[in-house]
Amino acid sequence: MEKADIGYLIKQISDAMKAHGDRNLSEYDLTFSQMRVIHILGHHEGRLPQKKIEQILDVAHPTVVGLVSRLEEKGFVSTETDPEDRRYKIVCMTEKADALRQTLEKKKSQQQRQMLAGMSDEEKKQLICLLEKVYANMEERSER
Amino acid sequence: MEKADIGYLIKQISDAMKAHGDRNLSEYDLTFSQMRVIHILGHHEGRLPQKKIEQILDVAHPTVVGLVSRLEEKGFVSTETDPEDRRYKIVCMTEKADALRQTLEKKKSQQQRQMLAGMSDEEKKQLICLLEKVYANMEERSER
DNA sequence: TAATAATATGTAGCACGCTACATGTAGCAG
DNA sequence: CTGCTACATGTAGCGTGCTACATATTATTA
Repeated sequence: MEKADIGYLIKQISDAMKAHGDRNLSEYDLTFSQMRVIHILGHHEGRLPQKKIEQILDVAHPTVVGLVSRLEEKGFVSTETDPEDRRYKIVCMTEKADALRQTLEKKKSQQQRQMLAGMSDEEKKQLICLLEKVYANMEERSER
Repeated sequence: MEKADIGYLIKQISDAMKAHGDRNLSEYDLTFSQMRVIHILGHHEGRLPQKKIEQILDVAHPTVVGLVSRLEEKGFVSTETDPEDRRYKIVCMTEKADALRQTLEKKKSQQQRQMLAGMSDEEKKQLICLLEKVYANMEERSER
């Protein structure tokens, strides 16, 4: 084993989380990232312009194009053009996605629980605090 | 901003790290992941069977096939068949890669330093410890 | 109003993860 | 030796991230 490198450690956790999530969601024909879109929509009355999703996910816009297309193909989402400003594409949760909301929330908190198993509340707080510092440090010289 | 979700936080740090690394290494025609292969080779006398790289990186074997192919195309690495066991493909650092070793190490520690800026040694230790716990928790039910 | 700039989305093409399947080599049982 | 198993590697194809470029719509400005 190489010496503990925080960067690779974080990457490995991130990869494992995605794998874990994908496996966990495969029975619903969803992926970890697609689930996140559904989750966000669920917290915004089920509709958001694609641009807003992009900002909340903090990913580049072509990534969102792909996520939304796949969700739409599978019927989890429908889209319409904003009549007020025809540049905006409004993404709307369908019944099919709405019906899964509770299940997905449960899966999500379940994964969170497993990830943090065996930690005191104090440690969890510490971890979040430290990760936020790291995130702030990474963002500094990035300015997308 | 949504409530702090450790999972997404980790993912965002991981993505930012990759982006940061890729940008930082683009002048050498290398990526974050490719650099990691060079780094590992550098710590093993410059030659390792592909299988070993796969285990150290902890990724699936087709991922390594891709990384090594691209490194070979760019001349950072050469490959030969192990005469003892013709199943093994030995990956060897070239002069070109060896010449970059010090520079890459510097870049690496520089990124590490930026990521952990403003933290006490105590906090760094805490962070590593907590992340290792999380990693162990994720690995539990995975068993690749 | 006509030209320009800004904004949201789309497309092309790449890197790098993955799974599933295919191939080549080695080792072992009969 | 033959056939089976194990193991390392390769290929195909997909999801999700990215950049760079293209298009459509709106806003601004000359």
